[in-house]
Amino acid sequence: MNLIQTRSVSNQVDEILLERIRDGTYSPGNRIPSESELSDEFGVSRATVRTALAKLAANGMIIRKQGNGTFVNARIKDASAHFGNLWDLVQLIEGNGYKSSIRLLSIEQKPATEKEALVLALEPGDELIHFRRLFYADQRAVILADNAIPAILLREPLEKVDGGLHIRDIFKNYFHQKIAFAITDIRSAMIDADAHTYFEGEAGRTILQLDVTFYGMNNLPLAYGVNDFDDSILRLSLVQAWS
Amino acid sequence: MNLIQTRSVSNQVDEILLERIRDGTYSPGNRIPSESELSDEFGVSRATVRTALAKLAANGMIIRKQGNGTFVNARIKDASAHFGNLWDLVQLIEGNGYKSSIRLLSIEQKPATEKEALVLALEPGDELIHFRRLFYADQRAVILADNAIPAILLREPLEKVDGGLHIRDIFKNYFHQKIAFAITDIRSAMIDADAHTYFEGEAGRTILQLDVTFYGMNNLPLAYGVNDFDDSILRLSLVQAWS
DNA sequence: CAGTGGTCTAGACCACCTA
DNA sequence: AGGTGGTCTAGACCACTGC
Repeated sequence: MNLIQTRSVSNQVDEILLERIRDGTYSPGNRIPSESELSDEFGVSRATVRTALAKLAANGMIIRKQGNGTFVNARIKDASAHFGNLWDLVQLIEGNGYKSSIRLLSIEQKPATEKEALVLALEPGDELIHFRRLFYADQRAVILADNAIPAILLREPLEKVDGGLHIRDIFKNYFHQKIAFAITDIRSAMIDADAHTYFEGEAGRTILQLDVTFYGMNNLPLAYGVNDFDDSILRLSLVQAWS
Repeated sequence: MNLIQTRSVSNQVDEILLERIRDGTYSPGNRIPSESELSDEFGVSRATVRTALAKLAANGMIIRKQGNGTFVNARIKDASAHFGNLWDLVQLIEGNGYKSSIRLLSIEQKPATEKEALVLALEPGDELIHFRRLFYADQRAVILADNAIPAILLREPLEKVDGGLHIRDIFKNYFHQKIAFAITDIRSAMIDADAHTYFEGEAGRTILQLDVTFYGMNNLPLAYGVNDFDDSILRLSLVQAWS
């Protein structure tokens, strides 16, 4: 378990700029100081400032115009997520303007189904640990999440596991693994009986289903998650910066 | 109309590396040459090589391990899209292993509905040009796309417009506008009568609906598109690099 | 310990936009 | 013409990994 390491300078610059956009110091549609001015102000090189600005631009927070300047995106509030935080469900809920909370439904150990074994490169019957969680937007259930992790990867006693954590931290703390990338299938589906016991609303409606497979640094699958997403309440809207 | 400009050096490096990954020179799961070796080989600075590698890493093509090396992602073929090309429908179809083709259904001028006027910041009744197109995967219709653009933005005769182009090029060539960013809503829906006349399969099934709003450099909306997406045929699966 | 990727600097030149 | 962002260089030091 590592200590928190000091953030990089460009990350700190990024956070300061983000804060200024949020608090209105840099206001929507208006120009922010030039790269040279920012590098002077912070006492860092222009390259470092550019690293920070590139991250903000990738997330759609700012718009850069060669020969003219850098401007705050005035429409960013129309979106609930961007491509950097798509699978941070808490941020997704709060981006929709709700207060988020999580209820841990269960942590269970079960043998893998055939599909799970296929996805996770295991034999059917190998033991999996399932984290079933319910995400709320202002007291209203909106996402039903089921994440399955091979029991063989567990490095700490199952009792110690805090199911309320972000999946990244669950892996770091209890499995001593680092996630390298994730592949997600986005599908439409009819709401099933299981989700319907938790979600409000009529029975026959459609939902989004986000199937996520997490992979480690060695290209091997670490976890498989199925997320039922009530898109009648929660908008999944993404900002994409244009190349 | 600008001439094609010479690509940047880092872009050329990026393309060479991508080509080597595709043709197997750098094979899945294996290590590629270090940054210093690449900068020596191409005769460019290490920073330039890093720019190219950063793009490949963001798209999930490679995995970088500090203190160890850079490796080709062995699972990339499981995904049909990444966060850089999500709205390139042609690439999405081909990423699923199909041959893609586009049929232009109609180009029509119509007054804006109330919803369209709201999204595009117009008055209801203002004239819109609708491009209705059908995307095929191996002769099978999979995406029904309807893009609406305010007629007032058109700078060339409507007859000249080639509806088969990418939306980016339609804007550049006929509207003299540059897209700065896009906001997309992903929703589930029942297949409607209109889409069902084009898509094969049963009537009662669900589809994905991708509602895209394109914005210009001045933060004003340029176009609004509704894409009905047959996810029973076409998988929408994304690679996401982990931070 | 040697080699890798991660960060940062100081400076240069270019392409582009506005005036 | 002057200022902006876009690209590139040559060099430095650091953090991390595997041997």
